[in-house]
Amino acid sequence: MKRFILGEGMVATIKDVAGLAGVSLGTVSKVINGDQSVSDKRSERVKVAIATLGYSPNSIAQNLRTANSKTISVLLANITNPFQMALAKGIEEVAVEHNYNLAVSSTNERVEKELDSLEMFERNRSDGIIICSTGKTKEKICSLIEKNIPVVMVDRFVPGIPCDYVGDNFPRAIEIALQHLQALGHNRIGIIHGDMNTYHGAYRHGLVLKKMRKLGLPHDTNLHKTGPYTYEQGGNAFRELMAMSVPPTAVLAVNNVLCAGAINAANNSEVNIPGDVSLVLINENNFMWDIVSPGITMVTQSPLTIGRSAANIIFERLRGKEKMAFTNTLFEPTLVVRESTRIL
Amino acid sequence: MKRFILGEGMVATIKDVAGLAGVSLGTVSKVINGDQSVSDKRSERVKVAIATLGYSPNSIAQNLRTANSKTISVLLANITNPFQMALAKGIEEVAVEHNYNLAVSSTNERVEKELDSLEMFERNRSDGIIICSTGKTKEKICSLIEKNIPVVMVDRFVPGIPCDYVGDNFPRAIEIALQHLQALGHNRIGIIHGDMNTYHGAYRHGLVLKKMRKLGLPHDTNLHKTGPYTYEQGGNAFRELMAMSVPPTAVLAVNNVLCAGAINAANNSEVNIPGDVSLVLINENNFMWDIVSPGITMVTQSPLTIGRSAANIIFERLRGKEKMAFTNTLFEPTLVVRESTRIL
DNA sequence: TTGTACGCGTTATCAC
DNA sequence: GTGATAACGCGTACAA
Repeated sequence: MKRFILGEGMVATIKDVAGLAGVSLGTVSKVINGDQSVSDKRSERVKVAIATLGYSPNSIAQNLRTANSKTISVLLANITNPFQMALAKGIEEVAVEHNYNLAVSSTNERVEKELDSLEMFERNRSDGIIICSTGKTKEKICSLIEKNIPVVMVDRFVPGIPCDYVGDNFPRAIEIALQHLQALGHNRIGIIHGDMNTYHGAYRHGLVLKKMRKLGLPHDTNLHKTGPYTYEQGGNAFRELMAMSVPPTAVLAVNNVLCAGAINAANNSEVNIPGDVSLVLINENNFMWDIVSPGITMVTQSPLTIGRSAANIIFERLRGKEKMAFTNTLFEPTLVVRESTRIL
Repeated sequence: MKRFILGEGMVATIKDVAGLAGVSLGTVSKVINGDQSVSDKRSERVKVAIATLGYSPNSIAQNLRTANSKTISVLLANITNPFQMALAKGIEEVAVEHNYNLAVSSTNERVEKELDSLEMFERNRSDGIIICSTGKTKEKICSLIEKNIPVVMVDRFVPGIPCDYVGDNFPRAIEIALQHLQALGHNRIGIIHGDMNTYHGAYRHGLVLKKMRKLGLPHDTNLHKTGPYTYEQGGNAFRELMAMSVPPTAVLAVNNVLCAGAINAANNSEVNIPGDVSLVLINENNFMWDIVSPGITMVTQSPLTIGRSAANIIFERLRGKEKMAFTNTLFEPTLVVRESTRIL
């Protein structure tokens, strides 16, 4: 059925422009894709037809034909967290450079949600996948990798997955934080950990214990508070710590939201930071931390850079089919001293 | 070419599972889509084949066939802004409910970028598009609408576009903020506006002027500072205001980033909030504002709710083909008084 | 209940 | 330089 006039709500196809321009289908395809082997005259006719029809190439058909989706998908823990947003931002920047689409999902730390999203990404034939994982979908991730989908894990390291990883040097960040406190004379350090139900929560928990041992810091189980990555939990943990018969003289928070909760708890109590207790945070140093009071000493992370780096790796793998060895990129943390930590 | 064994890196198609299961292509398709008219025996065989092959339906092909993409696309101004991310979060929540994908792009207030993204969305055959626009791509947006793509504009109102809109009652928010200050005795109110190069920046600027007139507040052009939506600009504007021979006694910031810049400028100067000047912010009241000091009085916005609502509208339009009238959903702002405003 | 065949909108390989 | 034509992977009438 030839149609030179489009019906209501009909969307033009390549056939329509071919018909209108009076050329063949292949010719239209060529001018769309900038193939030089089309005479100027015909090329012009095609362009006019495209314009008058308001034709827009159907990526879906293109993708089916060319067997790629021109989209890279990213699975975050929680879009709403500034750290995670920065990750997404970095990824988006380079995706755009390559004229790629960006698909975003978030897990909210739920394994089923993560599985669903990963399966969605697979069905969509995402050209690349960037994952900030709960750490409990190893099988699924490995199966994606086996299908030759470039996967880059970010922020949270999960062992046993054969793929690229980009993140902060978190062990080093912990060390810097603890050393800073130790140098100020603090020995009794409370830790506001993350969620032990996530792999990386447990992993970082172990990391802290290790570093504390290494630095010769005394160990007291009660000084380690764990729980979900929520504002409320941050407050609860802080209150519990300060309610101890012998409270810590310093506290380390491993995450922005937890730390915010702790600060709020302090502000709403008699506890003064840093008068009664010092506080250190490991997180991205974005401008919001300039205006919280007291100014929080932090060991900085680099989510924006991580995002960019991860995306770049995806595109490298997409370009060069040659199997390069899996990379492990770690960005070095920096200590930013503000008012929340002081000498004991 | 029949192949019952997949080559390295090959990905199974519906044909492969049909071959392995010894059934026809159509049968496989049916079990995938949950069609009941398949005998249990064959259905089982197919499922086994799917499992052993690790088959995953190709959404691209499905989408081509069914003429929908199962993705809704969202165009934000800046992924990094918490307000905007809350929008995305709300949208994502309902997209997930419907088993839809979410594609995200950001303009960074650049018109060309917005056009590119919108064209990408069109080529992708996005089932629905949610836009927080610079306001300068009206033609493009209208052309999308003419092609029967459900479009919802969020946050920033742009007149003359026949589509649904969801946002805050910003005029009312301005009024609440100004009335609050006026009630405290403030007449000389400085305004830190947004970017006059964006449509909504100019729009809101006009809105403020109108409300000030309505409330009988004196008009002084020098009290209105405009510029890009950046932290630096917020600081600059604040400093300029406070450097006036007769500085304002109160300041209204129309955006979180600008406000943060202003607070930082104050903290780094002799100017005390609220001692020397009161400060009000119009924005989402997320937890970070609990811990900035001084506590900032704000008129709240509801980006999360806006996002959810916008997405729901998209799906309504997707379901019911019947042309319902375009909706205009406004969420009412609330005044949250903190320490940054005080009686003159 | 099951299988066949066609078409979705493209790209790519051919002959011409 | 140009135009048929066969795929790409799938859904779905239709026939069997």
